[in-house]
Amino acid sequence: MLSYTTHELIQVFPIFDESLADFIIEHGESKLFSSGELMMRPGQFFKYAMLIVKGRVKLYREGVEGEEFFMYYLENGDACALSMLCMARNQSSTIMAVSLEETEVIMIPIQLMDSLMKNYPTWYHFVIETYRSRFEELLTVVDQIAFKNMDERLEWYLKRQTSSLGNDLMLTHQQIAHDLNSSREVISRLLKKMEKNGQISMERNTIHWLG
Amino acid sequence: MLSYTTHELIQVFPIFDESLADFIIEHGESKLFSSGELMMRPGQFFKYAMLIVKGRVKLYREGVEGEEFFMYYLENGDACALSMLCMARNQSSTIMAVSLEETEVIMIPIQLMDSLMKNYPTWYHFVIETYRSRFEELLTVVDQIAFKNMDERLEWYLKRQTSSLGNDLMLTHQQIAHDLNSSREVISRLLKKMEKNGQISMERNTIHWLG
DNA sequence: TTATCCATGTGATATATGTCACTTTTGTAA
DNA sequence: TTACAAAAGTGACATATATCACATGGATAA
Repeated sequence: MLSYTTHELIQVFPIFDESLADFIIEHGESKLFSSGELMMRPGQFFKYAMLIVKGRVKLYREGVEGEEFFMYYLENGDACALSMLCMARNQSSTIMAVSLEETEVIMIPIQLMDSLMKNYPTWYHFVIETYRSRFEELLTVVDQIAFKNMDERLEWYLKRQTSSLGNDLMLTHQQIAHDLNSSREVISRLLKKMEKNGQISMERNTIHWLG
Repeated sequence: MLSYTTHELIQVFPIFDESLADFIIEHGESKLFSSGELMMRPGQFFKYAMLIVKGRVKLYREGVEGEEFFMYYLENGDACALSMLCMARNQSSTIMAVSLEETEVIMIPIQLMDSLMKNYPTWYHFVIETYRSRFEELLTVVDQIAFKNMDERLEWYLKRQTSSLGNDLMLTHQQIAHDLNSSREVISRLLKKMEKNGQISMERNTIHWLG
């Protein structure tokens, strides 16, 4: 039993109708993750579908030797497609999710999915839309690494960050290098070029996007 | 109205129950694609979910400058996740699907999806499994291009091909280079190395995998 | 057989990116 | 203030891959 009102829930998830919102309020569980907490770990088995009510979650892929690769953020109104797909078990590398802020999550037990799907058409539309948007996002990620050089990828990366975090990005070059699976020196040099071109300005720990 | 029997359909799609198979036989449409035909093109809007009954379809991503990048094959018993997600619209680059053999497809009008989803639980399970497997496949593709060098990617590529096409691969070095968005010379050199290592043997137009 | 086409082989070189070693700058804590 | 740690700058070099130019070799058609 959640402490949201029907109306509050619908504001965050506009696609829900009232009966669905009520069902989720009655059967969902609430969980709070503090900033920096590991929300999904390698080899985890999902018992819940997770909906983000508030906050921000970073999803990234980890390589066998500990390399990182940023995939996308989840924000309020999003659901974790992976949790809904019940992706189980450990593979050679695996998805990690970390909260970047204090993050409020609704957890829906996986055994309720059948009944939700059957009885609430708006739930089904929500699920489809979740998959669709993540799949599309993953395709654009593939495009970038398959077809683009590091300078273009960096530019695209910064744009994505600004659309989610605003124009003043509190990021070190090292962090960016991790997210792109590159090295700090390379990123520093490319950023310097972008600064010369007037696309960004830089301070310690911060990059200002001059869109 | 399709010409399959309930039993035939269930053999190809074992997850279906009888009532679902009957529904699909009654409302589905059949289509035959000849080898090499373009099945999905840039900017296409889907009016049907597509199920592969027989044959083989190659899905690949196309870059803005005509680069190609192989993603995965669909075979009998598979469904096209993209068609089910009703992915619409043209973006900067887009998914292409080409039949590699004569391919038999069942097309289910998109407006039936709601009712299928509501009334046939095994359809819902089928859809989820389709998304899950394609999502997972796409993640392994991301891993490869994000973390691996060309020699490892080539090896992985050949293994995937053999698991789908058998140990004798009718491929030119040029085709492989396209699929990996690399160049023929690079692929030739790496293949030569693999031949020296005893992993493969080569003939004109053919590579034998010595697993 | 000869001519031609395509697949493949190969060396030289270009380029992007990664790596190493070191310096400089900046913010913060003692 | 000084001292220190983290962030950022920089040049030299290493490596993977791309590109170019051309050679070879096998299949096919005339």
